Amino acid sequence: MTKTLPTTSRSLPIALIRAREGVMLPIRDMLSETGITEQQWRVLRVLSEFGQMDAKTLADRSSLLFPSLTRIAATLRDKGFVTQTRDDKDKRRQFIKITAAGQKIIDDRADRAAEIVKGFKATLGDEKYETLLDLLGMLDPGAQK
Amino acid sequence: MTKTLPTTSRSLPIALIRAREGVMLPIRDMLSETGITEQQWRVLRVLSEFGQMDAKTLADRSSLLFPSLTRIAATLRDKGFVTQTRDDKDKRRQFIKITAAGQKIIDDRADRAAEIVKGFKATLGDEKYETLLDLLGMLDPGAQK
DNA sequence: GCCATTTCCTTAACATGTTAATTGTTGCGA
DNA sequence: TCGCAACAATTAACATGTTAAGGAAATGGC
Repeated sequence: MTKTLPTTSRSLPIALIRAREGVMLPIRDMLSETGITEQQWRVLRVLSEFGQMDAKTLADRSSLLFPSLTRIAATLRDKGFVTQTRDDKDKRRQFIKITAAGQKIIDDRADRAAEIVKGFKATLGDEKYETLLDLLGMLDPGAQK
Repeated sequence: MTKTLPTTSRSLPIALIRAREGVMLPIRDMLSETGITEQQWRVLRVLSEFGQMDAKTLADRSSLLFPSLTRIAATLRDKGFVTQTRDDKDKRRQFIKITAAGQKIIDDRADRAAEIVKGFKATLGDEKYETLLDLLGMLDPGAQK
């Protein structure tokens, strides 16, 4: 017998896109005044949380493909939010570090960002919110299930 | 007191990205041989499910922004997978319809696509799979919560 | 009928996603 | 040490995401 595709309304890829759309709306709204994008924000967040690291690690932790990171790092460098330095031991490698100006971008908006997160927790309820994160984690190819 | 941002590993936007990455991996793999992209596949899926419709409705149902749809429709038309016709009653409007060649793209891969879906249900378990879709639906800005 | 507004669609400009090719370095085994 | 595979990063090419502006057609109030 022939297998049937799920209706698009119950399609996992589409549901993921739409949910992401909903989640990003207030975040993009918050970022609009800064002139930085959602991905640039993510890179700064990771650098702020973990400190200086090489580009490959940064790409992984930011969930960005390497070519994207190359461009984003260049943009952030031009804006003065990160610095790039070559590793003397291994000249292929590059270290990226957040600057004070970059850190300020994060700090000035940490409260508002936390409020946005709080809003989503309120929408779903704390328990469902955690359940959702767990279920999403199971689909993450990087997190050995 | 100062609010704290969640660690990036428990960030909802990042979790959504990574989950989507995991879900799309086998799908992109399936589509690689067709020369059509994931979004083009989505448009064909919607047209196949609902039949001919105007561009605005198609964009909504495909979860695509209008400018993206304009380009994608042009690409699919050039490939012979859809036809575009103006509405005589309202010359602003445009109807888009899947062709036999376009339908064949879907039909030839429906089984494999269904297998992929089955794989994710198996990963999560049927119950958690449905729970996930419900939770994602709650974040969908288009679905009045 | 006239005009401002709205609606549907297109185009533009820039950033990112995605895959592949390329460059410069390192490390390793013959 | 030579040669080559592996690695880090960049660049290129094309498609999409996102916002804004623009054009053409319909609509509604007057």
